[in-house]
Amino acid sequence: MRTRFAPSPTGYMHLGNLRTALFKYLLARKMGGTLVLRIEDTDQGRLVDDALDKIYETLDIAGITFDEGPHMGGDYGPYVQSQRKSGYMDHAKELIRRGSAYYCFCDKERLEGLDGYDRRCADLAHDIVEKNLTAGVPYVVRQLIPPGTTTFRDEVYGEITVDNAELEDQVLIKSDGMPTYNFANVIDDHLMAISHVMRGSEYLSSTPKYNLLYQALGWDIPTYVHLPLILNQTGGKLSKRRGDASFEDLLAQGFLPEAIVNYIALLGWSPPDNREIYTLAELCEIFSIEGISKSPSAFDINKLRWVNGEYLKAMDFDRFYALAADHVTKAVKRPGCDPMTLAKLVQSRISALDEISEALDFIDTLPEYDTELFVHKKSKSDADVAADVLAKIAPVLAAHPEDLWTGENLYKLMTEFAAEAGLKSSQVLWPMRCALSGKPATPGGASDLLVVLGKKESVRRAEYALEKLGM
RNA sequence: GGCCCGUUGGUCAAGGGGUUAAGACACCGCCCUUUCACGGCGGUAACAAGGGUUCGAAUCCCUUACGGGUCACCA
Repeated sequence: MRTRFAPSPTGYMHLGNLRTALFKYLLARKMGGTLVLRIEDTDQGRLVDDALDKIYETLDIAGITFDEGPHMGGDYGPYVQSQRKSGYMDHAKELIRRGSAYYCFCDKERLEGLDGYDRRCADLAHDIVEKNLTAGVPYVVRQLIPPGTTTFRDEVYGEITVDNAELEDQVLIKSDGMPTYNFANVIDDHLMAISHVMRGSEYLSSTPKYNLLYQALGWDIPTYVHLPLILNQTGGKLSKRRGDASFEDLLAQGFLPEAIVNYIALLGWSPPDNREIYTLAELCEIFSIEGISKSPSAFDINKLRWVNGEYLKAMDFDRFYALAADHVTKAVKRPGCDPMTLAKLVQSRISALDEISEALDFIDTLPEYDTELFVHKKSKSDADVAADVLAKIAPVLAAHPEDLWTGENLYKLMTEFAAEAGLKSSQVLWPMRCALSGKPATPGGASDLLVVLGKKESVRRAEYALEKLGM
């Protein structure tokens, strides 16, 4: 079994491409086959300078590895189509000999006025063709579509039959001598002994043309596996211009590559068991064509967040800290704040690294808040309780020795204080949290915040709250 | 517009003639707890519509609607 991923270096890799590459990788690994990387650079006008590097980088980060390709060689090279140019022309000539293709000398101006190609050059007399060729008249080579119908089998979509009248005499060799994508694909897939052609379902309608070429050349038709498209949340095609995130965007937002890969594996494919979290290695084990669905699926950033959060939570702290340290130190500048403590507080509460700065934003500067914040039904707290509690506890904290300013001690101090005052501990802890952070939700509880902010700042914030409360 | 493909909760989806139509995300509620989060438990919510076939249809067939793809010297 051999399959291939064949990107063209014309821009960044979007999630749809990445998922296609991933599925090929999974299928190859599952079947013990070979995955080939081939670069399709036949459109010389659209080449983007560092696109190739981006592709390599993306695949590498995603953990998708190849067995053959331009960067590592192999028995079927070269793996860059522009370096295989002469071969395509030879095959085109063979097709012409067999009556399955023909030279076309129509120029762009003539074609523009047409609604589809009118086959004017389909049966040009030999001497006219020869004369044009020797005179150097620019030409393309077109595939001659025979009458009848074409039926092919796709592993996902089943049997599909198309009337050949629907197909056009497509160009095989462009006037610059380069093959078109469709032609180069057929030739290279055959020459590279590709057994499984896996690609997006947008190619479903051009597949009959492929088969006609295989037949005309007397070659075996590969196994087709077409994949449903990935749509954005509004049901459209994924596109960067419309603000849809690319792989690199997601990485920049603090999503983990393995989480993204895990998530997109679940888009258009479902595992045999009911789990959601899989390592790449596990996916290689259980991947199968049967699990691929026919209908398109929408990319849901919410679910990605969840998957990513699962990875973040499951990660050991050292690794989390290595990833989070930068975000933490960027978010918090307050002297005396230990980044490691902050990272610990934050690990189980975020679903992506980019949430760190918001989670910790209250530390450097207390956000403006309304005394409504002190109202908390469940703990029977409100502004009055808060005023009472804070007024009493602020001096206690102020008197608490600096060297005993630990989470454990402070927690004890507050709960004991509550017990003595005949209050629920949450009636003390809730107002404290609010006063210290100005927010209803924070990483860590009141005692964690006291430690993070330090004695001086904590007391200052408690007093500020009292002011707000009119005390 | 022609052709091709698709349509199960808001989203991802299982299920392919007989099911109380799984599960996950999100949402809501309860419990736990030091608020939120985490964790646990529970809930709301779906077979696009209409015709067939059948004892029986989400599952098979047809029609319609809707969505997508494709009709390049782009890939």
